[in-house]
Order: sequence, then C-alpha cells, then structure tokens
Amino acid sequence: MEAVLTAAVALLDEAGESALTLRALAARLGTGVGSIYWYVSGKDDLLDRAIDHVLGGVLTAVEGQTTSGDPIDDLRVMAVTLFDAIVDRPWLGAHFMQDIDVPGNSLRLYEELGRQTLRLDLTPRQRFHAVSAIVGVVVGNAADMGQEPPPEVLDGSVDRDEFLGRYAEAWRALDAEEFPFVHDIVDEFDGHDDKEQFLAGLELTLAGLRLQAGA
Amino acid sequence: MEAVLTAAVALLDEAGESALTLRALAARLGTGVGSIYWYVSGKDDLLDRAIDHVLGGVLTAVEGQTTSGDPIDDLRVMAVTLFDAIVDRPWLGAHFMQDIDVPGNSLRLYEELGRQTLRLDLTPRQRFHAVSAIVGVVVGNAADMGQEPPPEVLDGSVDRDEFLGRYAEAWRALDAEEFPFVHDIVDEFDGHDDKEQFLAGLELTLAGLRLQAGA
DNA sequence: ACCTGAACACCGTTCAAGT
DNA sequence: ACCTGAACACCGTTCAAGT
Repeated sequence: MEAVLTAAVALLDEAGESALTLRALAARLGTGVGSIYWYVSGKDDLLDRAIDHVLGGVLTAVEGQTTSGDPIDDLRVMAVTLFDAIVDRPWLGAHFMQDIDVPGNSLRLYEELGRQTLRLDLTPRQRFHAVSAIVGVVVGNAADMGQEPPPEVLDGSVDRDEFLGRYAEAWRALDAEEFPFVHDIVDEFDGHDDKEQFLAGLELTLAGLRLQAGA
Repeated sequence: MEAVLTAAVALLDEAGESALTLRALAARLGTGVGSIYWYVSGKDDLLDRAIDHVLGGVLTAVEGQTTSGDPIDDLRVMAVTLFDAIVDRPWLGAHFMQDIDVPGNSLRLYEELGRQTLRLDLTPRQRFHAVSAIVGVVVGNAADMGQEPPPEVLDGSVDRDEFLGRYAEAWRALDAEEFPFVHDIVDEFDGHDDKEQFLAGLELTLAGLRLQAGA
C-alpha cells in the first residue's frame, strides 16, 4: 500500500496528473493493472490517498512552526507553507483541501489554521469564514499555476519571462481607449512573480481580518 | 461553428464536464466525430471556445451594471456576478479566467474589473494585485463547488442540508481536545450557505483594499 | 470547402483464473 | 490473501476517402 502511494506520487511529481494512469503505475510497481484494485477502489480513490499522503508532510511542516505572539502573523506563515506546497507539486492544485469532509490530513490542516483564529476576538461564524477565505486565497492563486505550462516553457526552450513578455507585447498593442486598465498594469504583469502576487492578495485578506478582529 | 459551441455548452450544462465527449457532441449535431475537427483543433480548444462563448453573456451582464459612486461597491457587484455565473455553470470552475493571456472575453472581464481600480488611489502594482486577489477569491470559492456533487445529492435522494449534517455529525464525534476549532465552528458548517461564505471572504479582501486605498 | 467513419493508441474497470 | 492479464466499453485523434 505504502509502495503504491509512493509510486503514484512519484508519477505525479515527474509528469503531472495526466501521467498517473493505472497502467503506468502497475508497470512501475512491476505488477498487473488489476492488482492495484486490491488496495484502492478506483482511480479517484487512488488520487485522494496520494493527496492525503503528501499532505501528511505538509501537516508536519505546519505543526513544526513556532507560534508567535500574533495569530495573524501565524496564519500568514501557514498560508505561505500551503502555497509553497502547491508550487512544489502543481498537481495538488484544485484538489488541495478538497476532502475536508472525511477525516484525514486535510481536516487536520484545517484545524491548524482554525486554531489561530481561536486566539482572535471573533464569533464562530467569523472564524469559519476567515479560515475559508484564507484557504480560498491559497487555492485561488495556486489553481492558476496548476495548469500545465505550455510545452515550450516546460522543455526550457523558452523561459517564463520571455513567455510573459510575449503576452505583455500583445497587451501593449491593444487599443488604449478600450483597455485603459490593461495598459496601466502591463509593466507589472511583464515578468511578475506569482508568489508576490499571492502574498499581496493574502495581505488584503489578513488586513480585513485584523480590522474585523480589532487586533 | 456557432451550432457546435451551443451544443457543447448544452452538454456541459446538462451533465458536467465529463459529458462533453466528441462522440456525444457529434451525435447531438447529427454528424461524424471527425467533422468537429474542422472547426476546432481538438478538445482543449473546444472547451476554451465554449468557455469564451458563455463568458460573452457574463461580460454583457457586467457591462450593464450601473456604476455607483464607490469603486469598491462596484467591484463587489461584479465579483458577485462572476460568482453567480460559476454557480449556474459549475463546469466553468477552475477554467474560469484561465485564458487572460489570449484576447477574448476573459481579458475584457479582467479589464472591466480593473477599470474600477483606476478610480482608487493606488499604484499600478497595487491595482494589478487587487484584481488578481478578487479573481482569486472568486475562483477559490467557486472551485470548491466545481467538483461534481456526490450522486445521492445529484439525484435528489439526499438533499444538501442532510449531506452537510452527516459530516457535521462526524465532526462532533471528534476529540474535543484535538480539534477545538472544528468543534467551535461545526454549527456554522452545518447547513452553511456557499454564497454567504464567499461574500464574507470577499468582504475581507475588499476591506483590506479599502484600507490600502485610503477610501 | 466540408463531411464521413473506420482505425489507432490509449484509458479505467471488471473478472475468471491463478498462486 | 494477493496477484494476473485478457476483455470490455469507452476515450481523443488521425486520415484516406468521399461530396
């Protein structure tokens, strides 16, 4: 079982979600396709378990973070840890935190985030919404990166900056009257860093939360 | 071409993303599989065009919204319109706003949102981040709903409240020492409304933005 | 210019049969 | 208890052939 999940994660890490096929997995394990069905009920179950498997490591990282005096600072650190985990494994993308309903590492991560909000002067409803919002910001920003990059970026023949630059070029060619905003921010888009973008969005949510909590 | 996209959207609306197969689409159009390839380069292209097709309607709705005196109020109204569009068509889910790079309705919606930030006292970088954050909140909250609901909810034999109630029950059974946050918010989770949750998260981002803009 | 549909190389899943 | 692998019912994509 452990070997099945390790092999599944390895396939996902190497070539993304589309690389995880039962045949490829069986080949890597040196067995037949059918035998995998003894361990998992199907492909969805396999993916769920693979996700839970890697979230175990993320949970350990989050638990190991020393808590500061400021719950909101702690929430920031945790959210960044979650974001970085998705950057490392883009295939987590949208599936991340999808299974809060069943007991597992998703739920434990949810609890870790939520525990910080217990230190804030909020109603339970406000806490529920605050944690959902933070998870939403992480997932919303990371989902963009979950999509497999175009082949010319993946194989390194064109780097990311050049790739962004091409689109920036196209944006600059747009009519200035019709697209005033796009023109206003095109220089920021050109060569932008996804993590910085995420951090800025997170900061807005945390600022709103701090205001709400009067902290 | 128009007929192809209309039929594709109909399939997606009726039974979700998995229902859009080239064979099903060809059958509905009364043609052969191969003929679809004359209009689109492949399945990904088909999905992209179907998304752009429905975003046309969303764009019209957004453009029709009268602007108020407060740019942040206008951003809220627009974000809600986007969210509602995804609620109506869960298959838009994560793909929503995925193609800002190519000129199309995604880019125009992006421009519409961004135009409101031009009325705020912000730097271009802050505007770029603000719009990304709002799109992130919409996508992050809507992505949760994009996953197909379990069959017993879909066929109506179990309603959503009962479904949530079951998980709430399981949560209440968890150890109180180990899961203090989950216990704190379980009554809020039970029977919660996804839209309310989204609105609360959006409000935090908008509050942070208002603070940043000094408005 | 537009359509056809058989053919190809894949999938996930099942299941009788093995050890 | 665990594994095998052929078989089934699907996919997306291609392409020689038609009109």
